[in-house]
Formats: sequence, structure tokens, C-alpha cells
Amino acid sequence: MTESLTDQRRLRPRGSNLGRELAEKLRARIIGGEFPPGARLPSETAISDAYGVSRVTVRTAVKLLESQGMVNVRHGSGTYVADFGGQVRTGLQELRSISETIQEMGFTPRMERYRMEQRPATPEEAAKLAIDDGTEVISIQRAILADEIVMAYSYDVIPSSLIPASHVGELGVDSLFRVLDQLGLQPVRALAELHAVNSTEVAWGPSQPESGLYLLLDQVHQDQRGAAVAYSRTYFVEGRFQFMILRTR
Amino acid sequence: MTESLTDQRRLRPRGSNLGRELAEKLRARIIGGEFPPGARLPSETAISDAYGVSRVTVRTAVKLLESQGMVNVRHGSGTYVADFGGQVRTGLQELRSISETIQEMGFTPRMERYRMEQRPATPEEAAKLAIDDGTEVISIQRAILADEIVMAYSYDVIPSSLIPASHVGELGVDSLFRVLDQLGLQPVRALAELHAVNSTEVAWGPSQPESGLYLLLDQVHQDQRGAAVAYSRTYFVEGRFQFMILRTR
DNA sequence: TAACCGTCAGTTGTAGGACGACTTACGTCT
DNA sequence: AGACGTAAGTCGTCCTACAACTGACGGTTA
Repeated sequence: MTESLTDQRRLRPRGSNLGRELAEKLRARIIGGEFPPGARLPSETAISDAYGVSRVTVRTAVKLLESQGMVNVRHGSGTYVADFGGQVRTGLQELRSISETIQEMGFTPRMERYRMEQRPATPEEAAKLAIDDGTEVISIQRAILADEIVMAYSYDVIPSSLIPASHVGELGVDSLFRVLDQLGLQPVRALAELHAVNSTEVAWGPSQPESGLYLLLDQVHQDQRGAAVAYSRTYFVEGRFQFMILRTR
Repeated sequence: MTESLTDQRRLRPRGSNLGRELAEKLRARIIGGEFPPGARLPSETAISDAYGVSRVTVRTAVKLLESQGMVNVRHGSGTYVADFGGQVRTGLQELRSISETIQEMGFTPRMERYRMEQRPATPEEAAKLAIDDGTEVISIQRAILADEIVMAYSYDVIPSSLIPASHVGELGVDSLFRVLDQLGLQPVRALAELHAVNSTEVAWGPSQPESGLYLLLDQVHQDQRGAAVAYSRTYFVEGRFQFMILRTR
């Protein structure tokens, strides 16, 4: 068995590398306030000295932060912390669970399960997940709350073959991402479609919003090889969740 | 056939660099179908030989494409074209004009100007643009059409001080981005907010959509220094414009 | 036969040093 | 005071080399 090898690999998060790790550290220092918006980061050579890595690695880290909109790199001048309104930092384009985002915003997230069932995939779901028509899938309907206020209604679909029976129970309780992570199925990207929806058939349970106006995030989550691991439709109640997109060149 | 990028340095547009240029060329080849989804790109050394640039430059280009979700890089294996369901669609997070996006999708874009005026900024606009209350701004209301069908209604606001009188005339006709580009005001990032809107007061003119359901993209465009150069609200008619977001780790 | 396990070539990740291109500040000259 | 040249600092690109990883091939073993 090669179990010991995989365990060692876990010490360094799977799929990460020095560049990503350094980017995460720098990001933490920026968020921590050490480098306020507009401030200049140390030079690349200074950073490479401080962290004991090569300047190549520093550059990949900085480039990553730049692509996330955290910093602006100016040739000949330096690298500067981007100035967003002071508070916003997580954009929609970064892949993370909604629960975590709610938590980072200072609220208490909670999941409420409405229905969970195993059934054949509908043609649309099969197309999105690139599986055969009628393959068994697990369907989960949940509400996502922040401080007991409904933020969104989610409809998730996962092929049953990906979830061993021992983990099915966690699906309705824990975050979808966390369960997938435990199974070694880290989605690294998601192809999302956006729609405005006005319907009374989305919400369920108590404290339904009055307007019926939602922002629909229709997502296919993929692993590193491009294989679809989950299909989720999340209906965000308009006005309750601030959606930020960072558009970069 | 090797082409050297460094030879034509004088022709290079401002603010670009070799890495970005190479990324653009590779992107064109991918979109052109030379490398279909799932295909492996030539190795980094092969690309660096073919284009006459160093492997470092190739890596920055590939990293850029990776951050845009165009490719997946696998250590020890190669770089593979990401698989979006067969079609190539431009993601929302890449900053480009709507006209260009329409054109890339194979339609004919057209702008229709409804109203353009110079007036003091409203408090909300002043806040978004980080200017003093009541500063003179130019306000433009337009419709964006693809093959003569209204895709979106846009409400743009630019501080008057940025636009010399000689260029004001072009504002309603040409793309906003193109005018700003001619003035050396290249927006490199935009902080956008997303909303679902249901209103009958957005549309004007003939061929108004029946539903009144829109996806509102509320954007503040910034230059490289983080200064706000324009504030735009674009109401996309629901269902007519496919919105793609690429979420990456 | 079938599973296992090195080996090896190919590819991406990281290192170190060097120089070019650009920005900024500062001192000099007019 | 203003224009200009200079120099130091910083990012952009190049070169070479090696480490880490992947995938395929073949030999070994049960």
C-alpha cells in the first residue's frame, strides 16, 4: 500500500506549491492590515530573501495575487495593494464555499436541509455532469442562512458513484465542498452561468422572501482534469447577498 | 515558422508586455480550434523555441491563461486545454467591451444612443467615482444591440475632467472602452456588483423586452493606479446574453 | 496470466545570476 | 522657478541548471 506516501503528501496541501503557499501568506499579511490599500509591498528581491525562496517563486505568487485583483504591479515602480472600498476582499471568482464567505463577513452560517433523495439524473443534469442519461445521482435541496436569515436556496446534484455510502449522511449537514474535500475530490474550477429569476417556486419553508426575485448561479464544478464532480443551482435572494466580481485585464 | 516578439517593440500597445502578448496569441490559437478541449499544449520549451522568447515568459503566459481558466497545468505531465462544454465563451471576469464580446460570438454589435448630457454628479455617483459631490460628469444612456436585438441598456457616467471637448462627440457612438483607450485611460480592472432587477423603467425606445427582468452589472472601472475612471450600470435583458463566470482556486 | 515495481524519458516547478526597461527622486543647469 | 539629465531602485526578460513529478515501458514475481 502507498498509504504512507499519501499521508506525507497531506502535510503540504494537495495541489499546492511554493508559489501558491507564498501567495497565501502574502494575502494573509495584506488582509491582516500590515499592508493597507495603496501601500507598496517589499520588492521582489526583498521578499525572496525574507522567505528563502527564489525570485521566480515570488513572481508566481505576486502574479497570482494580481490575477485575483489583490495587488497592482507597476513596472519599474513596485507592487501596490489594490484599493477596494476598504472591506471587500473575496470576489465571486474565487472558488470557496458560501458558508465560508458568510463566516468571513462576520455572520453565523447555517444549513437547513429540506429534501435529499437518490434518483436517476434528468436529461439536463446528465448533460451538465457529462454522464449517461438516467445515472443515479444524489439530489440535495437546502437553504443557506446567515444569522437565521435565508440568503439562498440551493439545489445540488452529485453522481452517486462519487459518494461512498459512509459519507452520504454528512451531505445534508456539512458544506458540500467540505464533503468533497474529504473524498479527495477538490473542485478547482467551476463554470457558472448567471441568470435573473422571478419565481415563487424556488423558496420553501418559513420566512420566504416576499419578492421572489433571485440571482441564479448555475454551476458545474470540475476537478483538475476537467471532470464534472457536481452540478449546483443556487438561488440568491436579491438584495441579501452582495455579489462582487473583479474584472481584470 | 518562428516569429520574434521583441522585434516589433515599437508597435506594442502601452501597458502590455511579452507575457501578455504571448498569452493572447496562445489564446487565439486555442479559440481557433488548433488545440481542442482536452488537448495538450506543446511543452514550455517547445513554445519558447517557437516564439523566440524565454521559458520564463512562456510560463507567465501560461499562468495567465490558467488564471483565466483556459488551461489546466499538471506538474510533470503538461498543460491541457480546459474543457468547457464544447463552445468557447468569454468569461465575465475578463475585462473587455461588450461590443467585442458580441462580435466574438459571431453577431454584429451596434450602439444606439438615447441621451447624453453633462450635469453635476449625484451623491451616489460621486461616492462610486470617489469625486466631490456635484462635480461635473458626462452621462450617457445607450442600448447595446446584437443583430438589431437589444441585449442591454447601459447608463455610463464619466467625470468631465477626463474627457477633452474634442472627444466628447465620439462617446455616444463608439465603445466607451475605445474612447478611454485613445485618451490613455486604460481601465485594467473593474469592481462589479451583481443584482437581479425587475422593473419597467429601464428600457426605452422600440422593441422593449416584455418581462422587465434584468441582470444588473454595476461597475466601477479603475486604472492601474486604482483611480476610478468610469461608473457604469448595465442592465442585461435576462435570457439574451449568456453570462459565464469562471471560478478558480 | 496478472499484478507489482523499478527505470527512464519528458514535463513542469524552483533556483541563481545577469541584464534590459521603466519609474521616481534628486541635483544641476538655464 | 522650471526644465533637464542622471542615478538608484524595481519589475520584465533571458539563460542555465537541477529538483519534483508523471506516464509509459519492460522486467520481475506470485
